[in-house]
Amino acid sequence: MHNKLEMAQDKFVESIGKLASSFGVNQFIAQLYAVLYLSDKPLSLDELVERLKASKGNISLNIRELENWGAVKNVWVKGSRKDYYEADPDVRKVVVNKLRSSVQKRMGQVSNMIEEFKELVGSAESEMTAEDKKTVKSYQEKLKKIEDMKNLATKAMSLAEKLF
Amino acid sequence: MHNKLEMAQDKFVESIGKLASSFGVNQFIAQLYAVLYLSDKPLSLDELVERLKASKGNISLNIRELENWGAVKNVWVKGSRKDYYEADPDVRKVVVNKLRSSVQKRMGQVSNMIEEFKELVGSAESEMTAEDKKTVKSYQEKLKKIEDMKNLATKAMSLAEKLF
DNA sequence: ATCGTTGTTTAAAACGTTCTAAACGATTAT
DNA sequence: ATAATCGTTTAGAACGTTTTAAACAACGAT
Repeated sequence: MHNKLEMAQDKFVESIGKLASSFGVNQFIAQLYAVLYLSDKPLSLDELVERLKASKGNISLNIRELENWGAVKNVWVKGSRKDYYEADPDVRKVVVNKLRSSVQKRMGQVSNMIEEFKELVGSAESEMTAEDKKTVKSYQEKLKKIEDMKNLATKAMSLAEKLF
Repeated sequence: MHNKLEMAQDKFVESIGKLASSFGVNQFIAQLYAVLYLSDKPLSLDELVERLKASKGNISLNIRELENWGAVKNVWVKGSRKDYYEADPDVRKVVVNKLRSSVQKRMGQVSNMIEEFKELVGSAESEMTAEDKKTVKSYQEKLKKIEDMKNLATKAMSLAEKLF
């Protein structure tokens, strides 16, 4: 391959990695996807080892993660008994899917936290001083705001899905 | 303070930390904000050391980061020469601000990458084989998609700001 | 002037995460 | 059957990030 093309590709892969990383997504996984995305043909594990200069184990592990995300699939190449991998060409879909599942998961955790919080302060109400009760009131108001935000985030997410 | 209230508070703080962390935001900074957010009065560095069981230096460093984000401000407490800190009570604003600046920064980096990419493949065009030229064409199409996504993300961000 | 209080800086330690190398198991070719 | 080819697993190494402890600087009180 032409040298400058390879440089351009590397820039792309590097940049996608950094972008993902800054949003809490594993840098290497993103790079792996980027390489497959740019490639005009499916790549084998060996080829990925070569292009990314990473260990077989590392690639194997993270390719499976990408498969779980639905971002990459295993394709059959006639005449070879190697596994070949192909990126889903619809980047938007991949990103939105990941974003949605991530947001859903986190919002679920926020819900749990809110429940636990309510239980804890509720169960203690009887043994409280007046001062404590004031604190509880203030906590509840603040928690309500968080809950509102959670609902808004969920709504925004489904809006985004239609928009994208 | 009542024991169960403290437990509830800790649950909250822990949860906010995890939430932030999973979106690439420093866990401790988020926890720091959470403690200040729940508090009905400004807290001093010493009090934060006590509540979070962390070192003075750590708190000092990360409080300044929160100040930079505009999420926390230094307030004067009559009769004390300590610094006291107060969380901006508008969580939405804080979150959206952070999100916006983060997205802006990253989208800027994507723009830079796209420019570099274009330059590299452009400058090499003359010395290319037919095969290379085909590759370039495919790269350019894929890059175009990324660019579209970048623009959409930027637009979505400003939409979100109005929505929130 | 000296001491005590307060916040900041920094070098090194601690920590969690990611990566690798090597062993392994499974499968196919000879 | 044996050897070669592949992908997976895993224990430990490597790495970057975060945290700490201690020294420090700034400031006010005595």
